[in-house]
Amino acid sequence: MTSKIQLDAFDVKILQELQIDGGLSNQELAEKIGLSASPCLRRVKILEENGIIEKRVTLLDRKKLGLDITAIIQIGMDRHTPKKFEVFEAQLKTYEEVIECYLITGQDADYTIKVVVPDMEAYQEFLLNHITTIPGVSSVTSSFVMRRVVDTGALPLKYVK
Amino acid sequence: MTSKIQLDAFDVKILQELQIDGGLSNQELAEKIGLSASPCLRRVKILEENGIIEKRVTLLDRKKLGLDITAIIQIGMDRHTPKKFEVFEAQLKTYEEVIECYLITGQDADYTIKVVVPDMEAYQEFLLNHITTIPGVSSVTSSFVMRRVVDTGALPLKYVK
DNA sequence: CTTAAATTGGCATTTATTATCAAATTTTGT
DNA sequence: ACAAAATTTGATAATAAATGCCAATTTAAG
Repeated sequence: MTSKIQLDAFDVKILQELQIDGGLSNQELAEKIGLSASPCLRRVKILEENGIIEKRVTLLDRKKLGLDITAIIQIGMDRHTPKKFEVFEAQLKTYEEVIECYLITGQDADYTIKVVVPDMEAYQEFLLNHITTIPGVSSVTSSFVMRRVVDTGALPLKYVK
Repeated sequence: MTSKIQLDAFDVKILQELQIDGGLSNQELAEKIGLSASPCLRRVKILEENGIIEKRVTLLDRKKLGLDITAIIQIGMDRHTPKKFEVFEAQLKTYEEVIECYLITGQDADYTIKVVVPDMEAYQEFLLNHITTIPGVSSVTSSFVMRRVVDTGALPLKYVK
């Protein structure tokens, strides 16, 4: 990692727009930020090349897909050795139901994971047959999402200078 | 809400691909799923119209933008009245730093929120001047993300039939 | 204030998206 | 199991967008 990438007001505007709506065409984007199509596209390409734009994804409606349960699970490990963590993480990555997994600081838990399943039966199945069977897992505490108040992953670009 | 939307194997393939890479052109997508361009595009349009495809977003690199701190905060409320929750949620939605906020079931916390800021100074500032000043907030517990092991929001489509 | 470097906007070209429709496939009813 | 009806496909053509090029403008440097 070398020098910081310098962004001007146009770049930030581009990121702001694309972060909210990744489906914008280059022409629409250009109009929104106040540039013509060619320099706008050039900038987007550069932002992709230097990795500031990481990837584009499509968000789906969980309810309409019958995925009615979102759970947040706190997981504690019995021994804090690199090997234990490595095994745990490798195993977790193989589960499609796990849409997030963070190693965190803090009191009781070592990991917070977010799991999506269609119903409680599937949840129980997943917990008993997958999570609790990973060696090293010593505590598991489930919470369930009742309402998603905010769920944009949109970063606060006001801090970017 | 009426009948369940019926998806066939092509639809699920489309969702699977777009969920991983929302930047695919229609032609690339068509090739991947094994259809020609026109029916592929028609299917995508239908999936957008009926809301199964919710939106497209662009993910940015936090590190490269200087947003080095991701915090997960558990928040408890003093009174569990609809009004208190309403006020809290309305206030939270105004903070750019809050990229997620869930109302959850469970023991100590009522909300789990995810916050992104550049550094600890900004974090402290945010916590003291924004979170703790919202009326009704009675407990606040912070964890910090040390490693993002998994962070695709990709839903488990294996359950979709 | 002059010169050099970088960035823009318009245009031409290539490529992709989108509408149309006949052919093929699947579904339905008997 | 078969024929008719309804969908869905793939090819083509027309429209629109992305991309490369370059002269003109803007910005930065001396």
